[in-house]
Amino acid sequence: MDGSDHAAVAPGRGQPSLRARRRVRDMESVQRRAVALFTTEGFDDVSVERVAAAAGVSPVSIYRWFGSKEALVLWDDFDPPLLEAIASRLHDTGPLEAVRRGVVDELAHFEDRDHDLVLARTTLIHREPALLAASTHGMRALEEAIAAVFERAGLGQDALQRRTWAAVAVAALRAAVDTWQRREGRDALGDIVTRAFHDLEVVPWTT
Amino acid sequence: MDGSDHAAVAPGRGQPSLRARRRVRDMESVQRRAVALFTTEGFDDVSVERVAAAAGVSPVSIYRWFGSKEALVLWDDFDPPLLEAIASRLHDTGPLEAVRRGVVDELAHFEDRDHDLVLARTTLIHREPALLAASTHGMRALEEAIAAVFERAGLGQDALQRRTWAAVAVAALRAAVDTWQRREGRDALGDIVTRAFHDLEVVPWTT
DNA sequence: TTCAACAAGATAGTGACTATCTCAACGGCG
DNA sequence: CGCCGTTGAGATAGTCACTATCTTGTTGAA
Repeated sequence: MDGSDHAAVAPGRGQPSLRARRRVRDMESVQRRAVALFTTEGFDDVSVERVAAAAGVSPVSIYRWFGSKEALVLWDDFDPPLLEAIASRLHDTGPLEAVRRGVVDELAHFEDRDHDLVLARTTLIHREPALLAASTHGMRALEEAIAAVFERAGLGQDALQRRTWAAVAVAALRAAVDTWQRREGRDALGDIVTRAFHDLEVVPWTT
Repeated sequence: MDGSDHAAVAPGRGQPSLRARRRVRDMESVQRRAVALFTTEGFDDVSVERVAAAAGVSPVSIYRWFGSKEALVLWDDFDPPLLEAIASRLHDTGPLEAVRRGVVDELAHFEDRDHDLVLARTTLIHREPALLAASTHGMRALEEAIAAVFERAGLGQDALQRRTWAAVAVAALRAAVDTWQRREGRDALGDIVTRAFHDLEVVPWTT
């Protein structure tokens, strides 16, 4: 649900270079090892050095690639496609509905690609305070990116209004993910997101 | 805008003990020194050891009192009175309006008590990534506390709805504080909060 | 005055993260 | 096919946030 940007994704243009592709594969492999270790032994009780040894890379490489211990779990490629999906829907729907549909669709793709890893990472993030804190920070970045998408689409009267809309959308997304996590995935995440966005519309404003 | 709980506030009952009162005074003094140092030299370039030396306490005491380097800046007593203010308004207003009024009132008290320090802390938080991350985490805690207040008041159909409401309210608050900070306090914070909450009501849902 | 907490200081760690250097691999050139 | 410049990985050593443990001094009650 987060996504440290970093480069490593689009070096040239049309296609990522061979080197970049291999590095992404390596990073995914390291992430799998890390998530497995953190899940069984706890985030604080497994040092980066141990992850590096288990994954067969040097600790320095982990920091070069991920930037932090938390990013070992948080790193993914969710935000960029989500932002594109939102932007492409802003022409024929309202901003909040565009976010909702974009989230639901991208979430489906994302879960399809590697369902178990997504679940393991999400569970871990909600179990470990350090990861929760870092992921919350990632949500703020997503919020700003969404506000920027709104601005590029010419929506909203001023920065405050765009920020508020974006913040509300991300808040609904986060409430949905939290609830999904607490129920241990009994319901489909997409459905919960839709319900959360629906709850936004029936907020009782009555003074 | 955050507030690591810790004890140190209510040891007995009716009145905080003499020891506790003095410790709060000491903490405020240390916080002032820390904020001043971080503001002039940067958060990352001032070690806790230097703060401790400047404040005339041991580094270990700082960790015992505040728990982390970030909490040196984030620590305050904003959340508990805010939660009480919200709870007391839930009987005669809707949940979101209760939060808005509670925030506006408590913010006024808070700024009154020590306006310069509040401004310095807020500026610092928005300038330093590490502090922004930590404060965002504090917002999540506030969100959960507000959802709990809603629940105690018997509001909402389920946990998701209460969480969504709380998340929306905190999102508006955060968008307002961010905007206030970016304008360097040219407008009154309370007014911006009111505008942000108003923006919530006119979100364009149109599919 | 004495004793039982409890809080603060001192000391010695652990581990996340960084700066710097060195070395190996790759890709374009003749 | 071999040469070289660029890039990226490993090794080393250091800084600093944070913690566990022990000791000491201060407070508040008997």
